[in-house]
Amino acid sequence: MAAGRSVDAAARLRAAGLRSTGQRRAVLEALSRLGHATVDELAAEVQASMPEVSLSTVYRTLEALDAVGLVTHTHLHHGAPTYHSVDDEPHLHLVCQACGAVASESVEVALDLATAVRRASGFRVDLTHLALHGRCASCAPAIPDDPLAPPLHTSEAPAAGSLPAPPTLTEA
Amino acid sequence: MAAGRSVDAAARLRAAGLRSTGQRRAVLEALSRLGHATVDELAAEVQASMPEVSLSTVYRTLEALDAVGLVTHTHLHHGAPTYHSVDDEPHLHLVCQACGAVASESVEVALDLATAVRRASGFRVDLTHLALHGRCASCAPAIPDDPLAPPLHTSEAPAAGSLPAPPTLTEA
DNA sequence: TTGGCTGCAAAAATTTTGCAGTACC
DNA sequence: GGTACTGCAAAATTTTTGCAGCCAA
Repeated sequence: MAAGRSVDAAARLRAAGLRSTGQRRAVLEALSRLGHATVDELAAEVQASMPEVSLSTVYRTLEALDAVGLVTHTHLHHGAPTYHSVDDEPHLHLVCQACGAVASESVEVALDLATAVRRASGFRVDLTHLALHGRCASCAPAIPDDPLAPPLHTSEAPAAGSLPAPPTLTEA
Repeated sequence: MAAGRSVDAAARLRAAGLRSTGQRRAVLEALSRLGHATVDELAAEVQASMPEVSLSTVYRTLEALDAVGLVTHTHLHHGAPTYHSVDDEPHLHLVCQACGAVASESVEVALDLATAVRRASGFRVDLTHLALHGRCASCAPAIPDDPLAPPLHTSEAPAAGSLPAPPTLTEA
């Protein structure tokens, strides 16, 4: 499923003075199999076939792979960053703030934005894994489509007392 | 400084069955004074004048204010979400992955993107506090401006050994 | 060989919760 | 007066580190 535009991981690692180890390859494969995943998910996937791989190794591996550019990460949900395989088709994420669903969208839709920002301030946007927050079609109430419209969650405030934590589905 | 388009916080809270307390007002004021801040920064700012306000209160307050739409949050850096006052001029953030600097940009530059996404999938983007990651002008090396170009941090991999954690300036 | 990498376990940092008292409506 | 909110302290999580042995190159 994920054999997009392969990159020679080993070579890239070596070029940076790092090494290509079994664990690193395992993490890379797990990620490309999963498409995108959090540290936990990734650790679980790797440990399915290599139980001794420790969580700290996954953390350190991801950090290294990220530094070398073999993976990227975005912040889809609160605390935990979500990692992506560079080997994967570049895409951006649409994160629904209401139901938590994560959908993908072609990066092309944001090409103009990148250009505009570049022109306006010289900043170069990394679109490969941009995350857009908002409301998915099914959660969007019949409100005008003004993207600047204040908080989308205004009228359905919590009943009272404990504030309901928004559901947290993470499947794409 | 930050008396943009005011919102009646008390009213909005009450409308949701919540209450307007001194602590909540303090958090709101601190946030509007700071523009945007993490939980820690906010707690510090609040505690400067109200030392007894506990960190857990800040967490719970932010959660409540967010649910009611009086504040929003984005994920500028790794773990900690950054909160924003709705009272503030809407803007998006340009986060440099190299030096960590955070700059602001007018939301207008992304209006078309919102429309395109809306059209493509029915998803309504909340642009008010979008975060774009990439390279600021001073950190962008002389590379072609292809926003799809693989990882921007490819050739300057860590010397070896411990991977240098990117600096973490958070001033806008 | 050499020095980067890994596993294990402990330490640190970050968030969340339980409760009894307090304050807002 | 009823009930949401707060502070404090403890509990639960999530990440980071120290080290001795292991393994790519």
